[in-house]
Amino acid sequence: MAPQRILCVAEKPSIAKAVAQHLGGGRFITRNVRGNTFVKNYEFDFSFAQWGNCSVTMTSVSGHLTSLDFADRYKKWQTTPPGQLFEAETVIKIDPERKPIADNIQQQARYAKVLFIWTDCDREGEHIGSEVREQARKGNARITVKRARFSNTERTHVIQAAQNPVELDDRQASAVATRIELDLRIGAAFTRLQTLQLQQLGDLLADKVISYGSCQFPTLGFVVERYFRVKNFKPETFWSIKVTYLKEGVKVNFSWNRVHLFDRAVVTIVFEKCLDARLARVTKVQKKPTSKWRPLPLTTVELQMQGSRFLRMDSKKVMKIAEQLYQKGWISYPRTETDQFSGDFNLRSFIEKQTQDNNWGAYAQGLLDGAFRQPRQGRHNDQAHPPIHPVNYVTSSSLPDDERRVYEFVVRRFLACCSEDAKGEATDIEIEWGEEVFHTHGLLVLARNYLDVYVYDKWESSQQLPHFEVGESFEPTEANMTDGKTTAPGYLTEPELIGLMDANGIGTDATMADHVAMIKDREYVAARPKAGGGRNAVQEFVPTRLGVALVEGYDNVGLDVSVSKPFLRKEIELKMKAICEGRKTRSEVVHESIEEYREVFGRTQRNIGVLKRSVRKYVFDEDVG
DNA sequence: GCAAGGTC
Repeated sequence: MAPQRILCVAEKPSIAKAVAQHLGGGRFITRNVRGNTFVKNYEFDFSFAQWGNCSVTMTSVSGHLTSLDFADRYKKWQTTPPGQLFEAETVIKIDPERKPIADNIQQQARYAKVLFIWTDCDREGEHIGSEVREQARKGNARITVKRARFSNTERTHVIQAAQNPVELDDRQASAVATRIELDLRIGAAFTRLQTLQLQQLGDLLADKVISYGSCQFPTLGFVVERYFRVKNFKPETFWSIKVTYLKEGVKVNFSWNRVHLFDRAVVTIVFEKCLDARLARVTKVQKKPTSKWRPLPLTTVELQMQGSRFLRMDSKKVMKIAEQLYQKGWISYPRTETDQFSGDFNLRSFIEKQTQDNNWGAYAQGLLDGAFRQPRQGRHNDQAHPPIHPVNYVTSSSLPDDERRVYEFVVRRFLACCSEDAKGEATDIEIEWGEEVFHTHGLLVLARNYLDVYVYDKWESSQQLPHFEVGESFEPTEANMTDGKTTAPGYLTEPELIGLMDANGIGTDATMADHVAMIKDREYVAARPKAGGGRNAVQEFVPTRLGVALVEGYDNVGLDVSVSKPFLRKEIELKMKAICEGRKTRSEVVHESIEEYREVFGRTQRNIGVLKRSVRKYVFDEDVG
């Protein structure tokens, strides 16, 4: 009897290849797929515990296979009232460029006994798996469907997954289907409404698409909120007390524990009491070991934040370059939420590859010679990808400048993760003077450890403090009442924005940079180098007149929750979770959410004058009273 | 001409 055929399908070509290499034991045949240059079919034999010795075809899709759109009769903006899009018929389509991939799955399924799905083990992966199943069944209605549960492509882990197939999780797949439907209906309805209405106001907007999306609007909201905080900022004067004492030739500055007060008279009285007391007394001298922690394993969000901070690249660019480095095989998959390495991850083999570098090679060798420490574990794990790390060594000179800098960051970060924390000794001295307490702090860096390779962190010894004894008294050499003003916050920088999006669940690791790019594209915000930051300043975002008008307009339309706030998105996220846990069904959630948004939409439509007035005020400079 | 999420 001929061996059984098993069809394995991964989410992307790189996973298909990695799995094929492990299961095929290095022996497999590679075949091209007609019509697509990225997807390949790998053929090999493997002995499954469940199905015996099988001939396997391992292939992949390239992300989602299908997309959701409205039926053709709703395509015309002029003839479809936007509100109709909440219930308009939708169709699931396979885009022409994905057709060859879908056909390949159908054909391969025809003679296979089992479809074994190897998409990423996250919600989207579960949905992509259901799309693959759909195609496979078109080719073979009776095919058995299984799913591999794996969270990295280490050899033993992959084999373990191959021998322990599980079921596809339909709940997760329908949570994603729900998200897709809601995003389409809500996004399209609001986009058409506001575009058609606001274009009427004048030429400035006549050709513009004024889009709405559950991620792009909250992203814009963060930028506008900060803008108003800057704009409405009123500086306040404060007063403080500074004490200095010259001892053993060192001028020691003591700061007031109350930092500063906004009442001059009170500070004056306090200060006079101190002066009356004349002598200050040392109440605490504490020396204790301190450390600066090595960084966590690298996630996408962190790469984007640190990229804009240290490498002066915007998030979109960092991701593009990381993608190129990944395609060339220099770094691991760059879209990951995971900040913990699994126990069986072979860290040393990747450190080993870096020992040949002129700049950090010696450091890497030092790790192998005993300085190595198991990386800290963060709290995130997407169950699909390991933290970003270098997988192969490439010399700096053979990379274009931008790629070189991102690669260097990934390598240094990785080596830093595998290092010992920096160690130091902190000295804290407190004095009482009159009724007030003042303090000073000293730091002596004893062992730089990870700082030697992670050049982006700064931790320096302070000036050496002289010796103090508890109980000793002295007359301050100098004491002053100082004044100052509170300063306005700056405009939102790119790392701050990415951080806010991450904290509020706006977008995913793979899409955050796209949302930021989108609000720039739509001309809702403009990016510019932060003032005073010099030639290499970090980017900051200032909303355009249109951006301000949209947010302020919606804030005044009379909605319970403004569409520029992250809450509505968070709600969708919670409902998806409820579907995954079986507490709600897809149709319940779609129904609930559509009703809720229909209400928001109706109110916006009835009060569209408020939105228009806001746009006339900001964009057209009209006096709207 | 709309979204957000995968991916090349």
